[in-house]
Amino acid sequence: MTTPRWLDDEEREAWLALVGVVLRLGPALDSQLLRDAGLTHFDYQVVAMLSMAEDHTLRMSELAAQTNASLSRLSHVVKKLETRGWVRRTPDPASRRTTLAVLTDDGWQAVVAAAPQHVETVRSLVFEGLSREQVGQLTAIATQVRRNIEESGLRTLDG
Amino acid sequence: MTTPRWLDDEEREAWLALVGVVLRLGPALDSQLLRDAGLTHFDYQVVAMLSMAEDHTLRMSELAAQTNASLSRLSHVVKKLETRGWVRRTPDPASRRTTLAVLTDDGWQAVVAAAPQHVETVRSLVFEGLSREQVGQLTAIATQVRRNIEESGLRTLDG
DNA sequence: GTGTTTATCTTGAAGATTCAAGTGTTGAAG
DNA sequence: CTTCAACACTTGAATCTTCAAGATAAACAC
Repeated sequence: MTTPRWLDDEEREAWLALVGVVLRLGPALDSQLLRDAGLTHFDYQVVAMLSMAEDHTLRMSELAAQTNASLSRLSHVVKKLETRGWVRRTPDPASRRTTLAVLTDDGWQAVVAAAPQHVETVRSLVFEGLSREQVGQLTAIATQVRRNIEESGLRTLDG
Repeated sequence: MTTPRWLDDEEREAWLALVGVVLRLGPALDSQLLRDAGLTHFDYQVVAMLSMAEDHTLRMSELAAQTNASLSRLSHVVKKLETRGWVRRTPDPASRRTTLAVLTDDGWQAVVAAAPQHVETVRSLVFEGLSREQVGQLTAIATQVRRNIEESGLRTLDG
């Protein structure tokens, strides 16, 4: 291993701030959603993505990609949501090796009920105090970091 | 509940990009550290914070704050690291209700061994492709978001 | 065609995190 | 100097996530 270039002061400051956000944002979102709607942020993402999809339906692998999750994680959570009656799985008529996840009416009602408070929470946790310019900067930075992660070859999804 | 202000296109784009980073960065860091050093990113943070502290020692509550963790989470993880011989807990002579966590020599060796690759990983996952200007923007944005989370009153640490 | 690899998904066990409750300790109120 | 509340943890059970393995199904090699 070659000698690493250590982070300089500015990089370290940015890194610590980012880690703080990464470790605190998830729990904060979970906390609000569990309290007000009985679902985790990841549960919410699953049903929200389905609610925006054509026919409220997505292939499992597509849903995993859109929710930034491993197929394994998604499979377990969809099973849970299925027992709750919010999602239903059916074989894909187009291909026998893919499975479709479909949002039920109850699932749709759950998203509709949870969305307003969740959006307010996102607004107050993330966008409060940020200028319009900073919103654009955030998009550019986060998009670049996401690309870096994807190109790194480190596991971020599959298991 | 008042009618929420939905996110506009720019906000939604920033939000999706940020969620992608939040959900993928942790697993990517864990992946590299587990492969190369046998510890999770959170394990690493614990020993790294201790390694930078005076006498390699911190009170549990202080360590929890610095690692963005609940006391409960920290307590479980320190117990694990203790069985591995990297950390040791001792009563605080200054106050009978606080506990000190101390990094052992083995723990120090583990940090020193893991740090170079970890820093390279952080560099390639986060800073690669970001301009100097963007590093400063990231600090400002992440710091503001962290403040928002702390002021929200939603649980992000304790359990 | 047959065998091999790749893709999609599921499962169960192991490990990690949270949640709720419990143990002492300290400080504050009266 | 009691009582009561707040603080600093710890613990065990429930839940969530990952990891490794396995089940089909399609694609590919020959």
